[in-house]
Amino acid sequence: MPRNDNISMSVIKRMPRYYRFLGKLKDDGIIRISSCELSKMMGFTASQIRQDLNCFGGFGQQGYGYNVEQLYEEIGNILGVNTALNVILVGAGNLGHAIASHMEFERRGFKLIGAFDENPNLIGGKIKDTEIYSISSLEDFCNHHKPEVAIICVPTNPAASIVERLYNSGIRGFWNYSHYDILSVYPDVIVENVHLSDSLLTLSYQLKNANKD
Amino acid sequence: MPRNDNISMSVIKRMPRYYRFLGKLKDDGIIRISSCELSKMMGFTASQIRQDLNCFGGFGQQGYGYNVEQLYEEIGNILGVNTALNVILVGAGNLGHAIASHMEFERRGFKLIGAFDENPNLIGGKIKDTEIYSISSLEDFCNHHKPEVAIICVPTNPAASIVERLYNSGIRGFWNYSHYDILSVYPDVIVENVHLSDSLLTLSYQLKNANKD
DNA sequence: TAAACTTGTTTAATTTTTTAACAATCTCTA
DNA sequence: TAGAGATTGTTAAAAAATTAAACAAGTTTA
Repeated sequence: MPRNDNISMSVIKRMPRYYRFLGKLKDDGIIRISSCELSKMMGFTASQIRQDLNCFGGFGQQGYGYNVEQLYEEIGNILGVNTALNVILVGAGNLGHAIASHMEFERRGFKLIGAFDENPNLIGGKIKDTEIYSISSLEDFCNHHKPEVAIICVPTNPAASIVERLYNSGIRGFWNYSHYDILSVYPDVIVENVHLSDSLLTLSYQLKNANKD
Repeated sequence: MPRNDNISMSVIKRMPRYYRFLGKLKDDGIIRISSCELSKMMGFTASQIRQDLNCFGGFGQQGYGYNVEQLYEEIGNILGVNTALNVILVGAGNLGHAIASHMEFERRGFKLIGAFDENPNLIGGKIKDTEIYSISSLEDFCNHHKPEVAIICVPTNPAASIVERLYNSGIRGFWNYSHYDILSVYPDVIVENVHLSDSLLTLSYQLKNANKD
C-alpha cells in the first residue's frame, strides 16, 4: 500500500536496483541489513535509501534494520513481478532475438506470447518456445490474444507506423529499442526507451573529455 | 571549445538525443531550425535547448536559428564520434553478439578490435569482421593492442573478476550489460551501466500502477 | 529601411532531489 | 530485565536542476 501517490520517476528508477542488490544478498544467505550497510554497497546515501523505501511503506524496524527476504518480496510486489502481462516482440532480428532469449520475462512480470518479423527466413522459427509470425498478422494476433506490451526491435524507418498499428490494436506499453522516439503523441501510453546508442555516446563523451576537467 | 568546464550529467545525457534528432532532420533535408521548432519535436523547452547548447558554444545565429548540418557536426565533435577508441567485447553469447553486430561503432567513435568468450564453440568464429578469442588470452591481447574500452556481456557471476582483470590490463572505460554493478571500486574508471532488466522492471511498475494514480 | 525573428545570456522562480538531523523505538547483552 | 547501542521513519534544510521571463544584439525578409 503506497504511502505516497506521487512517487517521482527518480525513485521508481532506483527500485529495480534495490531489488537487484537485495536478490544478491538473499542468494548469499544474508538475513538482515541496515540502510547504512546497504548504502555502502550501492553507492547511495543511507538517508536516500530510507526515504525511497518509505515512499512505499515502512518495511524496516528500529534497532534492527531490514529483513532481506521480506524487503526483497515487498519490492518485487511493488515492481509487479508477480502479475504477468502478455508481451510480444516486434522485430526478431539479431537484437530482438537476443533480448527475448536473454531476458527472463517470467521472473520480471511478463510473458512472451509471440514474435513478429517481416523476414521470411525468420517467420515460422522460434525464440525459445515462442513462435515467430509474419508482421502482417499483427492485428489478427492482437485481436485474439490481447497482448498488453510490445518490445520494439525494428529499424527506425518502419518504427513509427508499426507503433501506430500496435497502438490501434490496443497495446499501451512499449519497451523501445528503435531509434524512433515514441513521444507523447499517445498520451495514454507508457514507454521505456532504451536507446543503446545514446548510452554509447554518453560513454564516448565522458571518455574523451575525462582529462579536460 | 567548451565554455563551461562543469557540465552537469543531465546536460550530457541530453546531447545524444539532440544528435539523434538533428541527424534525422539532416537526413530529411532540413537546412535550418530554431530552438522553438526543435522544442516542439523533442519535448524540451526552447529555453532549455538554448541553455544546453550554450554549455558548449554559441552555434546559432540571431534571427536565423541553427544550421542543422553544422549543429549536427558540432554535437558529433562534442560527443567524440570523430575520434575512435579501441573497444573489445567480453562475452560473445547471444546478447554480446547482437549488440556488437547491431551497433554501428564506427559512426559513434569506437572501433571493435576483438571479442572474447570461454565457449569453445564460439572461439575462432567471427562477429562481423572481428575474431572471437579465448577469454584466457585477454591479458595477452590487451598488452598487444591496448584497447581502451570493454563491453561487458558476461553473466553476473564471472563479471567481477573479469572487470578486475580488464582493469589491471589498463582498460578504463566500461559499457556494462551484466547484472554486476561496476562501482566506484575503481575511481579512475568511466562506466555506462545499461541494466536492461532494470528498464523492464521500471516499465512493469509503471504499467501495473498506471491506473492507481 | 523597418518590422519580425531568434539567439545568447542573465536573472529569478519553481520544482525536484539530496542530505542532515533527531525523536521514537527496537535489539541485544549482561 | 534494564540500559546501552543501533537504526528506523520522518521532518526540515540544503543543493541541484529545471523552467520561465526578459532583453540587447544581430539577422532575415519583405
